[in-house]
Amino acid sequence: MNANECIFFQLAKANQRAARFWGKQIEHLKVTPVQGMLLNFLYEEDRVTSNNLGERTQLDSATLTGIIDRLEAIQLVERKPNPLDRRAILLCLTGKGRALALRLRKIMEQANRKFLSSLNEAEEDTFRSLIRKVRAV
Amino acid sequence: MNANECIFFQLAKANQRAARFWGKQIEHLKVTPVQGMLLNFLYEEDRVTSNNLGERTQLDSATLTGIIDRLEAIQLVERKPNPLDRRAILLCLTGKGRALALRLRKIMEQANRKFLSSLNEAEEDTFRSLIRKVRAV
DNA sequence: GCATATTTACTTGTATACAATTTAATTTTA
DNA sequence: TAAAATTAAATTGTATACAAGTAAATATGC
Repeated sequence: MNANECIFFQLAKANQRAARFWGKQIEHLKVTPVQGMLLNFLYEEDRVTSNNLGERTQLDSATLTGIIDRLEAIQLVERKPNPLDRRAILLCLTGKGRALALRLRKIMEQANRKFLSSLNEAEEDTFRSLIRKVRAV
Repeated sequence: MNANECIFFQLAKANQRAARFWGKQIEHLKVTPVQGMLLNFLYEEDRVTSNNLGERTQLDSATLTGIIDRLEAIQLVERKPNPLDRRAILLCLTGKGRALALRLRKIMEQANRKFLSSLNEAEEDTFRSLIRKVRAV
């Protein structure tokens, strides 16, 4: 088996292309691909703990801390204290963050279509279904 | 569209699982997933320039420099001068590096099967073919 | 031949990823 | 209720990734 055919290599490179593509679609909004994705998750539900967001995005706490730091620095996200548990924090979108997240959601939908434009509808369904299957432990 | 259904997110997480899986299969050999993949490429052809290896592995020169530095530090790879062009280097597996690469190739084959064991043969073919399609610009 | 352009690898700075540890706060248990 | 265990988030150190820029060597055009 050639390294080139290795599924780990293929998935790494498919993801490389996907991340670059998504990044290009949103670079004018001055956020990175991961930041853009995370803002989308926060748009669906914010005022959540770092743990909660980490589970939903499957980012570990070290990675998440850094991403939130940077989003906080550009005033898209705020860390607020949780009055019920002083260990925990509440991650909140700022007004600016929420407005940006809304734009990101619209771009995301188009970007998904464009990125998969070489697949027909049936192929896209199959692809998504196979990815789900492979992702499930 | 939920962030969860976004193809960029799905591919990032599929790759995350793949890299972790591959990493577990080779961690006893004390190389990282990327290092293990790169050694496989060098096994197929070494005495090549950084450019050549970068094209084959689709790693940019900054990333590659770091990876080679670390593989050189543990004596799996050597940088040799190219007598025909003093700008260029020749990346070579050491004896130890070649022996390790051979073990990696065997593990790679099993690991591919295990990782895709939830797919039947037809599904695997389809999956590989769709990834190729999506990777092709 | 020599000035200019190009090429090769490397460097720098920033952003994910992740294992392992740390700190502070809360919960459990004896 | 005080000690021990657990939990939440952050920190540290290492390893990819990538854009932008640098230095040295080679190639090109005149």
